[in-house]
Amino acid sequence: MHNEDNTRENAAVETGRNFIEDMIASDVAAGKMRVQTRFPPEPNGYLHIGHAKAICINFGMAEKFGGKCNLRMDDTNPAKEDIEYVEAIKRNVEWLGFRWDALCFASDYYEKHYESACILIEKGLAYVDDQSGEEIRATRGTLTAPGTESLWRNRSVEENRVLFQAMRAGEFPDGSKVLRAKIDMASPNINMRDPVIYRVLRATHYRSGDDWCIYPMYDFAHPISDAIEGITHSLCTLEFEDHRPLYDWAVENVGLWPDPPHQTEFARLNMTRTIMSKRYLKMLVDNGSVAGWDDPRMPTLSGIRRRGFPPAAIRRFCEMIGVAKSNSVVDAAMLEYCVRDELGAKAHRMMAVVKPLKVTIENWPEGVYEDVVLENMPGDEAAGSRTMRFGRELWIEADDFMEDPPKKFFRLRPDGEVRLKNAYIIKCVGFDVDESGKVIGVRCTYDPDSKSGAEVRKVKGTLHWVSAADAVDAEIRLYDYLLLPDDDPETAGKDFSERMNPNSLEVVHGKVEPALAGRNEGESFQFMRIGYFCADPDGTPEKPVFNRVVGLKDSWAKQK
RNA sequence: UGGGGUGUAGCCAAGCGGUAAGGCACGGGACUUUGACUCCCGCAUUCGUAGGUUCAAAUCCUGCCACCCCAGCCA
Repeated sequence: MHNEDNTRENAAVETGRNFIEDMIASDVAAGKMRVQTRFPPEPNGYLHIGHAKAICINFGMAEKFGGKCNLRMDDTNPAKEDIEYVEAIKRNVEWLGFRWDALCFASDYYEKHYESACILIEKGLAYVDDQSGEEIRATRGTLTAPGTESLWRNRSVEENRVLFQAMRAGEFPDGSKVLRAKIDMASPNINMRDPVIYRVLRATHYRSGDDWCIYPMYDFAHPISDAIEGITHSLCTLEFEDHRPLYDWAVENVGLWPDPPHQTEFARLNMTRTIMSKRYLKMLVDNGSVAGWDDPRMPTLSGIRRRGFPPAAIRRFCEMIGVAKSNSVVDAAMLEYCVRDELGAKAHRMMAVVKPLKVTIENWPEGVYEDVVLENMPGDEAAGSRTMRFGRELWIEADDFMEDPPKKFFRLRPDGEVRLKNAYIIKCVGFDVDESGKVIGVRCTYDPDSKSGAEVRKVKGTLHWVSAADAVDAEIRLYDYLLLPDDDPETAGKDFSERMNPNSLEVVHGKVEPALAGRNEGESFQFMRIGYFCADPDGTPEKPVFNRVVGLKDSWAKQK
């Protein structure tokens, strides 16, 4: 019996792996003494949930193998980068719960990049090209036709040395010269057709200022930076697969590192109804479609955090989706599951009414109140409790009353009974409508013997409620996805800009129990049966604001 | 039409020659003072496709098909 259980458990542990973990494990088994990874974003925008996958993989692998992981800013393009993004990235990584061993900047390696390029020149493996950008493009060839060699390809080492120094010294205008790796203009891999590795660019870098007027390209800076940091496993996304031969070429030919890094690629994260492109996200911010990078609708880590997704849920999600090489689109329901699961165990249960409907208890005297105890976590006394006054006038959810309900409606109906959570069973004895026929109030009586905890008859439905005397007005923001459903025949396959969901935000004015007033930003609660909500920093103690994190499963809603 | 990748259920994803893990979603049931949670049960005779090798193929071989990435002085 015990043996069997153990065997099954061990088997489960064995299968919890992915190909990258297997690879590192076998590297370690083969004698590699060190595991060093890095997460290398360019600080040109905010990180999103897709980056969380890369963060979890890079930091996670280091953690699993007792190795180290650096946070490196891949800042080799001064035109796009900013310190604002650096700070946001640091906050996001910390928020996810990871600690970097070193905070690095590609810009700190500029001198070493330069020296590495000089080595290539001395070896006759790099040359200064005088062609214009257009000429370079035109002579690169096409997918099917080889490129043609530049007239400047066979300059002498001396000439290249002098010219490259002059480039650095600022003797040439932007775009007039580049340094190219001398590889093979006929290579079937376009990345190997003498790629540009340095360009002249006069832009003030957010860190190095105007120290440099030449900047290394990603294809050169990245492998060299990895090698400088002693990275053992350079884990990146699939689109860099074609660049790997160049990566290896650079490290090998500069030749300074006996134990060079190796690149391994995995599929980037895509998710249904979600935009996963810095370019589009930046567009949404710039054109005012959202309030900013941290708008709770945004899939950015800052947005997700503000929405109320707990970092542990993101980490769990990244575990759950696995690591592989096939392009895939993960169902956002999986993320929501992780969020619900995490919050279900941690978020206090609170009463709030999103769309209020007045209930009057006709056999309860006016001006009389009774304290009702509400547990923070039913079944867990240690989590504490608070009270709210039960009185003659209460608010319930407008959707919880139906004048003429279908068969399986368990909530309030004319002549029907329900329990008010933690309070009494009430019976509907009438309701009032306005001129348009809309229900504006429900009249009930309560059963004095049915106080919560009492052994009386069971009723099918239990409603959440807020007493009119204690209710605090709150602004409640109900968020939906930024994009229309993927299977919408109207917009399927279209560009993001044509798939924007016009109803991604609904603001309603609800009533919440007093314990919810003045809550701290970031705290999440379960509003009974409605969903999880997070206190937003926009709120005040008098008028709190809550963002819906995710809804609860609702089998009744599904029936309808 | 060049090169590099990938195809296992509605969606992720294990599997690496011995007879299709797991999760999400979905359906059914139990429980319930949240129609939540939890707990049971069900959910691929078949692995893009057509052949071949083998006692045995998702796994090996061959052909074909589909999808993704690459022609920035972006990363």
